[in-house]
Amino acid sequence: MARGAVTADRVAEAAAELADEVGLEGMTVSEVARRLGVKDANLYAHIGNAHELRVRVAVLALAELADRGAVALAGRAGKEALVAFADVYRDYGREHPGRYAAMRVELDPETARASAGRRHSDMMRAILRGYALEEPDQTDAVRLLGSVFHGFVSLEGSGGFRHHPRGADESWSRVLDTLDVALRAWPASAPAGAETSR
Amino acid sequence: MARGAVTADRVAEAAAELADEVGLEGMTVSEVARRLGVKDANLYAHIGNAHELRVRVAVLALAELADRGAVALAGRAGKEALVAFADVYRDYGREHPGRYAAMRVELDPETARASAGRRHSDMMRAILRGYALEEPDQTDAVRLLGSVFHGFVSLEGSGGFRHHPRGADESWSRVLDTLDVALRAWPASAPAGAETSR
DNA sequence: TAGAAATTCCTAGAGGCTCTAGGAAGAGGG
DNA sequence: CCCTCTTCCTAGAGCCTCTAGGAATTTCTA
Repeated sequence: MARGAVTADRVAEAAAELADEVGLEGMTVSEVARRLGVKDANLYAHIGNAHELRVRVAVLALAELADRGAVALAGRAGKEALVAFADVYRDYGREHPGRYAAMRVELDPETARASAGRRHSDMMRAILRGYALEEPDQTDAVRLLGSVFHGFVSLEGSGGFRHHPRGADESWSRVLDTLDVALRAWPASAPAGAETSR
Repeated sequence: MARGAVTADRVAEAAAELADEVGLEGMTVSEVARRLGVKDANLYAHIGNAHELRVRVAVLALAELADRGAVALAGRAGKEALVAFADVYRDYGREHPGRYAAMRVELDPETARASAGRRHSDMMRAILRGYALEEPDQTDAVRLLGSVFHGFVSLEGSGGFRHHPRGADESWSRVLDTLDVALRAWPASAPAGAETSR
């Protein structure tokens, strides 16, 4: 039981591992306590409550993923950077489904600011330096990247691509190709005089 | 208490409403029973278990969304169809966050086949008739559409766009513009002799 | 070095959720 | 009128969350 074995960080780490094994739904404070060889009541001294534990896993995952992204981006530019970064996202989602799911819990502004969320968008902006985009198009493009990455990983993870023989790897590759040409051919701000949609 | 007031469909409907109000996490069998004025034990005679209730909500949502999509697509083609359909997705996600989240639960193949999931991909393929795409590009494009729609709605829903002043509506509009040009300029199958990524 | 303070861990227990088992009470058919 | 089916109930076990209060151990401090 080793007194002092339980810290907030260690709890979050154990929770993240558990979440990856059994899914974010199955990640309970009780089970984390069990794995740490400690009574569940004790964990509430380190983490506020069950939701806060999920938030901690989210923060942890955000940071891990940002670290991997930074490595992938180092020394790369243009499409190469885009693909490397995208692959990091997808690989992380498949390797760590629980952590990945946790990243989608809503963070309060305070926590969000302290998290690695900003690093994520900064890295996407860095990728976009390979494509000539001014604000606000750059922000829109960041959101497009985020949507495609997250959407694909999420759909793939929930089995959405299993109903068709086409391999997910191939689709992913083509999606990134398309994203590359789309960013290069980013449409002009006010197309043809009128609102485009809505 | 009106004997016979509880059927599997009515339970799913009440569950969907509850999920929209309190989130999919907060949607419990107990609370649904409470709202139907019935003891929770009773509901287990209609639905197998809590997970099955979520599945029922997912199936319900898939069907509702497919219906709306069909309406949006009627009489439209090309980019107009793309935008109308995409808006249906986003609006549904904002109107019915609980139902929308439920759609991402993993369905067993049996349930998936019986669900409206197929209608969704068929409709996306219909949209793609406005763009010249053969298989397997068409499948890849369907997955791109799904990823962008779901990714954007999901990120917006979890507050991912609130850290920047740029309005989500504007970004959405530009994202769809970009998607339109991307589909039009869909890159050739084997670009420049070698593998593109991975 | 002994006492005080802080920290870590515990037991106990309330209250909620899931789900099973078994029983009562209407509703329709013979 | 009785039989059966269905709907609904109570009881209760097991797990989870979270609070309260107490014991043990480490660390500060005089």
